[in-house]
Amino acid sequence: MADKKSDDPKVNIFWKVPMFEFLEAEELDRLYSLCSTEKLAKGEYVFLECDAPRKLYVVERGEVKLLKQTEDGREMIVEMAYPGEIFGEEAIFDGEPYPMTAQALSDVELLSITRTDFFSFLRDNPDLALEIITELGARLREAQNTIRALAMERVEYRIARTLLILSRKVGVVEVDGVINIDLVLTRQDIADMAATTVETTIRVLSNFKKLGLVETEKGKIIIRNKLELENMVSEGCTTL
Amino acid sequence: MADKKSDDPKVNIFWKVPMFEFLEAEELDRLYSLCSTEKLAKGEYVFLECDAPRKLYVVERGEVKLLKQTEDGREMIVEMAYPGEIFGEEAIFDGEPYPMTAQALSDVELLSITRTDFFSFLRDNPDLALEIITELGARLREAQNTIRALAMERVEYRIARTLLILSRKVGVVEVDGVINIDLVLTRQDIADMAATTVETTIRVLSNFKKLGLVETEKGKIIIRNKLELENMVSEGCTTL
DNA sequence: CAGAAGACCTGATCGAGGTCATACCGCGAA
DNA sequence: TTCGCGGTATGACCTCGATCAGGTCTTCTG
Repeated sequence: MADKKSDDPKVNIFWKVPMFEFLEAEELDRLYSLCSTEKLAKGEYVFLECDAPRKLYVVERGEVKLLKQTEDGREMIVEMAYPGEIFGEEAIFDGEPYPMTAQALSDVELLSITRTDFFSFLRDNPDLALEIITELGARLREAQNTIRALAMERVEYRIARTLLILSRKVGVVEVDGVINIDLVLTRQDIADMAATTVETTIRVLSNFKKLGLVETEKGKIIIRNKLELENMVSEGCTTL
Repeated sequence: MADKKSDDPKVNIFWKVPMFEFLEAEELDRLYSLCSTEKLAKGEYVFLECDAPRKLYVVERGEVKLLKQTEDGREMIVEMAYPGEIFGEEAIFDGEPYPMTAQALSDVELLSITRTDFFSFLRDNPDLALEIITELGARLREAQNTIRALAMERVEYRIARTLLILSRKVGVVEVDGVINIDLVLTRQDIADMAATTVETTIRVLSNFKKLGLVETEKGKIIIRNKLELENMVSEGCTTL
């Protein structure tokens, strides 16, 4: 694959996007030329729910949380986006307003591409379209798993599931098999992901700690016993 | 559009599939030639959760419910598919096992196409791929709305939302503005869609009846005051 | 027609988890 | 060094909706 490497080092972020993996260097270059770079500080908003669809984003550095809110201020994190992941695609693909708010969880660098540019690129790269269909199928599947979890599983299960999703996405496996979630998350963030409250999250997490399933250290969470957590969730046939 | 009409009357079902709307007659014919027809009686299963992905389905007649189950037998209807709608696409598009079970809610006729046939057709019709991306974006959006509803809204809201989704999908508007949900659904079905129990559904529905929002007649539900129901749900910016 | 099975309905009870109040700790700013 | 603030922690209480335990009404079948 080294032969595909672009001259421009900034294009390299695209390598981490599974969706773009198979594109040739010249295609990546062209795609990159259509993009602009955006830097946001922690807490800033990329877009708000109901905004008109403008751009598709790729996370280059940092983390972005995608959330929905109620009038009374409660929020729920629908998804998290990490380097190499895209977000804002629902709005770009179907042309309706963004279905949720995107907020920088840390200082972030983003690549963005407009709807029209992306679609014209897509027309020239039909294989990319198939790739996107696969990706969207996978996201739909995960969303449906979330629906099932919310509808039928108890909080501990949902929190266990949240931890496992985090470990899969940003987990660093240490020598002794434990998984380090390399990200400073508050209990509130985890609560918002698992659709519960801080208090409950704290209680469940300290319970998990007592059972030796997890550990916390300086705000970071360490998963000690992934297998046991997985037993709790057992998402139908999928491995999660 | 009449010029596109195929000689084969059976192809006509494809007209009702938004995704296929813009295909030319010869393309529709070719697509139809790749399909086989399946008839199932009420209650039969099209596929089960965890089955290997075989086919993509289009509903020709009848209704299909897509559900997820727990070990203890409770089920949750993730989606309903009506004539002109496709289902089973997550598995076909990403190649993983079906994420849920599909069961005929009435006697049904289905058109089915294998994964390989569909993908080869897709390669020859790149515009269809864009269409599918749009559709998947919309589904993802709806799934996320469901997630929000489950995470943050009370049962009445979820039931109201369920009624509105049904009215949008299978509702027949009568002269006096009331909407007839032209489908025999049990309270259990509605409960499974709103992720609650029969008892609660019954209580909420009789409450809605008292408030003059809905009416029931021979198992069918009539929506008397759509506006008031919509006020309850107010799904962010979307019209639902 | 009797009887059974399934859908619909209602009241009583219970429990998971949300809410509220309070307290502690670490840290940066004044 | 003290103040304030944000995150963490824990106990007391309460509410929503699930669960259980009865009904009735309708439809289907022998």
